[in-house]
Amino acid sequence: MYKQIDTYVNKCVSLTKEELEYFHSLLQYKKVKKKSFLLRAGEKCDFEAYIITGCVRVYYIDENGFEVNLLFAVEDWWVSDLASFSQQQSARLFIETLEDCELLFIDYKSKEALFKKVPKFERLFRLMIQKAYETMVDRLISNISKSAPRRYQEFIKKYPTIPQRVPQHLIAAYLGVSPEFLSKIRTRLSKA
Amino acid sequence: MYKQIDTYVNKCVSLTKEELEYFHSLLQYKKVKKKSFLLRAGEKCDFEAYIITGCVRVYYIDENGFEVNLLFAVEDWWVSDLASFSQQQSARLFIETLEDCELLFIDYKSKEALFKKVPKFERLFRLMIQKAYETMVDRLISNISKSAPRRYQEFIKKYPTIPQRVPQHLIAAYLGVSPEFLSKIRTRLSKA
DNA sequence: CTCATTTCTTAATCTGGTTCAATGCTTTTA
DNA sequence: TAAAAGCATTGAACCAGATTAAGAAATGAG
Repeated sequence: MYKQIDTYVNKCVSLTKEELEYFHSLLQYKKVKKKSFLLRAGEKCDFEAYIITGCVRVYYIDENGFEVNLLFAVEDWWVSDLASFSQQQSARLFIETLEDCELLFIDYKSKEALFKKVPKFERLFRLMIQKAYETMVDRLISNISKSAPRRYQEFIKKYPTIPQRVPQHLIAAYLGVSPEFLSKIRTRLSKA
Repeated sequence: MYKQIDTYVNKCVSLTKEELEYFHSLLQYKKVKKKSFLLRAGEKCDFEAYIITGCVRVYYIDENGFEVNLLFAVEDWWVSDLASFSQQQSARLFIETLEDCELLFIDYKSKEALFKKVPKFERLFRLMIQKAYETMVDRLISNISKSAPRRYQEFIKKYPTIPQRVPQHLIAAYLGVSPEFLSKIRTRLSKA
């Protein structure tokens, strides 16, 4: 059950058996059915969740009622509304399972306790968020300076497994185009 | 000279006099003239720089040769190409002063030494990047789901001092619109 | 197996924003 | 203090992508 997350953690920091066991003791295991919400905007987000199996999307509903997908997360990723989690304020994001999932949750208090007891985890989470930040920068650049067909091609190159697991209109809502246009892009590309 | 950065640091973590002095010993003070490059794409970025006074822009040149501004940084901000800095690889970003600046630099080795000797700084930098991440998420959402006039209005609301310090076409390249269109937006808004 | 729902496609029309080109206005620089 | 360079504005033509509408295909629940 913890084998996968241990491998993940081990890539960044090296831990003793005791530290690892303490870490495990703070995690809560849950199975969650497809199409469930881990979080809705307005609630307080008191978790970061590590995905053992399954697929999840994190999205935002804009002022016109459109969904914007921020992230498709699969095995070995973390999901949360970090702004809500870390400042203990109400969430702006929705987190919804797209498949049946197995997850490990850690709550705010436990995370702080973990940092206090094993400061190496502070480093782990710093590196995690640093990577997320860089991904976000790439995506902003991509959105500002590349055409939709380009963005789609880069998406399937970067996340080749996602299109098989996630409906196309959700990918459109990730790329920031209408589902109709994504459909056009695909037929265009398949002809060329 | 260190008063400002100490105030900054103190907002997140509390340090003893010795820790603070050690921190200072790792910083390098520099004055830099307007229109200088702190970093060019292709170089290795071996610094994070804290701005005491002045204004800096961080930008990217896309495949069509267009500049995309990622950040205008002023007093009390940090700038770096984090991907380059933390993975010691060559930079994709340019960092250019827009005004004469006073800066404090820290290099990679010093930062790692600092983390080792005073782990509290790991927390500080985690919180810093977490904030930068959230800002980036906001900007992506904004870019995907809001019109250019909207984005401009939010920009001047969020950074009211920037338009007085930075030429308009650079703001256009931050918002992701052409300078001509930003000009049109402005005349439209001033009439309404 | 069947009806309902969700998903995907195609086509016509419309619009926000780009591109190109011309003009006047400020800053630099020599 | 002039000449040059950079900056902002305006208008016309154009295009990427949105919107609307309708039907086809796939998936799922009873």
